[in-house]
Amino acid sequence: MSAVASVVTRFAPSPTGFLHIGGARTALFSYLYARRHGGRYLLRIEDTDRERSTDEAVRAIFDGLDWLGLVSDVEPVFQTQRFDRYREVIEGMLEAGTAYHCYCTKEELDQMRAAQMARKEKPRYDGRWRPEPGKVLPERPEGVQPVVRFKNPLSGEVLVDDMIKGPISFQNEELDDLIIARGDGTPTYNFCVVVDDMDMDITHVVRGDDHVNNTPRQINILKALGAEPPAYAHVPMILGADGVKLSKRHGAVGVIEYRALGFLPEALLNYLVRLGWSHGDQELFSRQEMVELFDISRVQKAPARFDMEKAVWVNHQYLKSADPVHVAPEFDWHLRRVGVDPAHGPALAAVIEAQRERCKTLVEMTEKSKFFYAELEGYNEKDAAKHLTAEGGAVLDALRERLEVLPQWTAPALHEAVNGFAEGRGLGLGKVAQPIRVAVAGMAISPPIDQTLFLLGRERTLARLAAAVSYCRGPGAQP
RNA sequence: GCUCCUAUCGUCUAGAGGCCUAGGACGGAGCCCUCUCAAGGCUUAAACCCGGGUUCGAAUCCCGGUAGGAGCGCCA
Repeated sequence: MSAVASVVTRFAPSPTGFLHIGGARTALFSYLYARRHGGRYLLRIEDTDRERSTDEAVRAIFDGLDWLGLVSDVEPVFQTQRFDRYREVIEGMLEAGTAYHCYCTKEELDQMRAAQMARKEKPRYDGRWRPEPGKVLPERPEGVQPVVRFKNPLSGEVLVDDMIKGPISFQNEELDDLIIARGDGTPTYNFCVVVDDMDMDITHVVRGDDHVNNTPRQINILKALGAEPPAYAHVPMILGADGVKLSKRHGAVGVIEYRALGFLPEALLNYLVRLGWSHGDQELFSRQEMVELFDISRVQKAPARFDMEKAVWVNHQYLKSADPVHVAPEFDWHLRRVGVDPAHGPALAAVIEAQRERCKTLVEMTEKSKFFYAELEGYNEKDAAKHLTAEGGAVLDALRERLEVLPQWTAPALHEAVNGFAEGRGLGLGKVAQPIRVAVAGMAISPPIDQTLFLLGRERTLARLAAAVSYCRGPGAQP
């Protein structure tokens, strides 16, 4: 094998909720970086907080990742299954003197913090239990389960050469001795991350930039463990349209919600990859192109706002160019979601092809295509008032007779019939097509009329025309 | 408060000292096309946070301000 260490990245969510849109982008960047360099992309579930972690959240995260196609190259790692390993490392550090017991109570620490804040200092542990040569430690209090703290270097600096942000330096004096094991012996986040990244041979850590301040601490622990720190890439977060941190009140923040909103997974990925990253003027990238062109050093340093309008535009581009057969299962999912069974009616791919230029999302497509598969729930009021008039009824009646005897139910034949009919009556096509639309689709919006009727089929078309004719004659008719 | 980070049209971005009269995309406005809705075509408005340097020359480099963000837990 080559002596050059191959790239290994990881995405490490904590299962306290669904997969966030920002998390999805981090996962995508992590995945792309690995693929771009022929490396591996791994998944790690950071569930050490048993209070807040749930199986449901784990499932939600897997669902989101599955939908986006960002699945781990190997079996995901769960931190809760590695407690023995963490304990072992902590024991080792205690023995080596790179960690020590601290008997401060939570109350004591709270007081310490409060006093420091009052003095306008950065709150931090004062090192009262930190062993030093010649130093006399306080007397061990009764009944206090000690925590384990990492013995952070007191001086010098830690330089993080971030792949996105560039060099960032931290003074060790600013860092305090963080807790790596709680009173009950369970390890804490910053410690688990370090041990896992080390054990998993992670070469490149791609994560949200809310972690930059954790990085020097992690590097120090890694060094204390004799491990080579990985390279870091801190990706800025995604903001809501108002420039404020994305939250529920901005609408959809969970990846899976975008499925319900009618997005195609590859479209969402495309939008996400362009959010904070670019390759010249190119807007659309296939998965293959993303992998080939993605350059993490070109990721923007500043946070970006999520723009639903543009995301929808990207989705529309995908809807328009994707293979309809590939889109069909998602479309099926949406139709069933609103209680429409697409089994009886035109092929989904054919409807997708007919509708896609007028539908930016699958939700929109579903709304505008239900009439192909389900009975009309009534006419759109405005459209009916405008087109299903007495006059419109007469047109529909005559047309229905003509279509009834049409020998071949094909789009060209229908085109011929409808156009010929309009011409014969000296009417503009609009005068004929619009009433037909409302009659068969329930609204004045549909694909070109010949395609619409062809897809709908002879039986349904004739029945709906007949129903519309009687509607026009009924009490709802206009004079 | 302290530490760290950031700053180009409304939004996403191009821009590596002269190619910038600052380009593209979304969104906006207008026109064309049209059986509806769209799609498409064309046109158009719209930005270098501020102030100092460095330089013949700065959106680009440096410093300072301002504004925004993140972190400062026995949370992750």
